[in-house]
Amino acid sequence: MPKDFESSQESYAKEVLREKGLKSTAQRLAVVHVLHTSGKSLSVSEIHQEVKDMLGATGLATIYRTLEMFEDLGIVKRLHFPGGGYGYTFCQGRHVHHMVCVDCKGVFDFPECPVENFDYSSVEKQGFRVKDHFIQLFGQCVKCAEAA
Amino acid sequence: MPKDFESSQESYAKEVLREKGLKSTAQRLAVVHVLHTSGKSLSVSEIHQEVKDMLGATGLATIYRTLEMFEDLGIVKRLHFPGGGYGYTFCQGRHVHHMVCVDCKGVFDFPECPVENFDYSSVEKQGFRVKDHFIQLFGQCVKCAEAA
DNA sequence: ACCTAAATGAGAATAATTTTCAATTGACCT
DNA sequence: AGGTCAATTGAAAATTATTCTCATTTAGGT
Repeated sequence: MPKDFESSQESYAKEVLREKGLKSTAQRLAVVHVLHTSGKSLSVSEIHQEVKDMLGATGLATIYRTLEMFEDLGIVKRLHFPGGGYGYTFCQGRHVHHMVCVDCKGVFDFPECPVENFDYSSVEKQGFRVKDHFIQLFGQCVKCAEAA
Repeated sequence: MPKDFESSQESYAKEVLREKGLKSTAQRLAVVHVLHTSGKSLSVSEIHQEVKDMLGATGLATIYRTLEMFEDLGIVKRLHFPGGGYGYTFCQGRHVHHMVCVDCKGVFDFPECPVENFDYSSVEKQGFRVKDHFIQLFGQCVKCAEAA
């Protein structure tokens, strides 16, 4: 019988790490766990705190290093908030956009891409070649709307 | 005859400030000037440097305070770059999106809104009420494409 | 079980941002 | 044009965020 149950999100991260010759450390897997179970965007220090709750003493630098690496690998995505400040959310390498509740910072996936079929001719006329895009929707989730 | 010529961007900022009972100081107008003439997104310290070039000694805190205020007033917009880091661009209260050249950080306006007529029903089904959005396109401008 | 490169932790170092407060200045009112 | 006063500024200190260094630990292949 299996010795240990792991989420598909953790397996996914392990696989990506292995492909790149990087190690699946307890700290890295804890970051994945914390992010994918939280349902909301977490700041670096929130992630640090939760990883410490799981593993005990953990260096903050490790959290920074892990998040930067995960962002490059497409495992997590960095979201920015209107007032300034940012947080991370798990995205598992998919091209997803997110709705962020401005009250609770809850993150909701938004898999259809609003600009997928958009006609860029007006900007391409200026010679600009579009290569990527960043989209975030802001609003209020049900819970926060009811609480208000 | 007019003693002093000012851009429509500066008049606009003055007007917004006056409406809110805020003062049009030399520092604030210099920030507007620097941003709207630069054609690209500028970091806080770049803005600080250019304002110092115009006015002489200027506190960095003033630049931070001004940019935060201008962002709230919709006079400027904060753009975020893929690697982390951000910059400001002038937007004169309009709802515009921007294309950012990842090489030179040049900013190009993009007045049509790609999500204007987008069907949010899939996210609204989850109870999420969309109130605002943030869109940025990344790519390469003509100059940088030719230089490459 | 060993080996080795990769990763970590702890703290120092650096960078970014905010706060404090006395001095200055812009806008309004004669 | 000058006076008044709240808003704003500059400078430095304080705080917060991020990166770096390096000795120690650890994952993953043999």
